[in-house]
Amino acid sequence: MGRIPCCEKENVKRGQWTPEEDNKLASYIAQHGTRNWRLIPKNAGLQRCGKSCRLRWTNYLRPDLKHGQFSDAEEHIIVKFHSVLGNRWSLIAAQLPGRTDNDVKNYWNTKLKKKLSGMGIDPVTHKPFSHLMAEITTTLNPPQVSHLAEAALGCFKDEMLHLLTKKRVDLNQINFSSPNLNHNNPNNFNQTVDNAAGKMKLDNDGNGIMKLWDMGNGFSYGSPSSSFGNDEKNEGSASPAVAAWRGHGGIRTSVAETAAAEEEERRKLKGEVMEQEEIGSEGGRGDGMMMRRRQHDQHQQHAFNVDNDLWDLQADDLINHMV
DNA sequence: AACGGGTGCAACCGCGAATCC
DNA sequence: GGGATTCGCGGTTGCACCCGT
Repeated sequence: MGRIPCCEKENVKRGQWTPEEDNKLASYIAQHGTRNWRLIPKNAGLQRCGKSCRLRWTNYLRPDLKHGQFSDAEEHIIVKFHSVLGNRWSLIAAQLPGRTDNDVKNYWNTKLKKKLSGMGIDPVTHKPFSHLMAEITTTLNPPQVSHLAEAALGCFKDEMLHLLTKKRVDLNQINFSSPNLNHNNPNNFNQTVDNAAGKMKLDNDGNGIMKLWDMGNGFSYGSPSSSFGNDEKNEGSASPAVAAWRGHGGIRTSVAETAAAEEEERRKLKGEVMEQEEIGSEGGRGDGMMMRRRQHDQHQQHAFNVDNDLWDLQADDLINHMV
């Protein structure tokens, strides 16, 4: 026996909502609240299923929602939290007042993923592609290494060329301050990738692992001139978290901190979020789920946050303590 | 002007888990 | 205790719009 559908498919309208439907739903919820989503469409005179109503309300009609462009600071928060939490969109959205998980997810999938790729950062692991290449060389044996690394680097190079030719990446916004890694000139970029490939080969010979962030090139997501860290134009509309973030100096402009300090910070951030989950679930229906989530995450967390601490958001910045 | 491909967003789907009865 | 119901989440899809040719 299959799962019971959330509603009868017949006599249920689907697709775009009309302004009339929006009005009906909004006015009904304003009067009666959101107690039983299954009954809401019936009582509100809507030919929609309850689930559709709930989505419409939570993702679009809720009065506290913010519509429009994400600010640079919001971008920063999304990337930072994604590096720690992965695709936990609801948790990430909880840190951004007025944004829904759907908003954040869409923004990530359509903009931020490409932006990170364009900066040479793997959006899944939040590590520079070069670092991933280095990991390949240390975990595989020749001749697998050279073939795989070349193939992967080729993909990266192709992607970059594609991005550059499509002009989807503004290289002027990316600050690679090392004279050896000047990407501000697109003509240099192939050379840079080739240089990286050359370094990979050196690494393969046992001369140490290249990391973009400890080559002394000042690489970081958040350098002042990068598109992520520069939020001056959003000064007026900063959320409390953003204000707090600004208050303690914002994003790191170099990567001078030791690996141990970074690890400690990352643990703090992750721990704080987990703590919020526990607080939020106290006495509620979500505690068992969160426990399981955590167990699941403990198995998966290394996929997101080993050596990826390029952002600097303090635990105090967490603004939603009831996730 | 017409067409085709790319992009972004709203909405849908399926699942797991909590709660209800 | 267990089946039915409800809710919330993350992944995916559909479609309107934009832009280049």
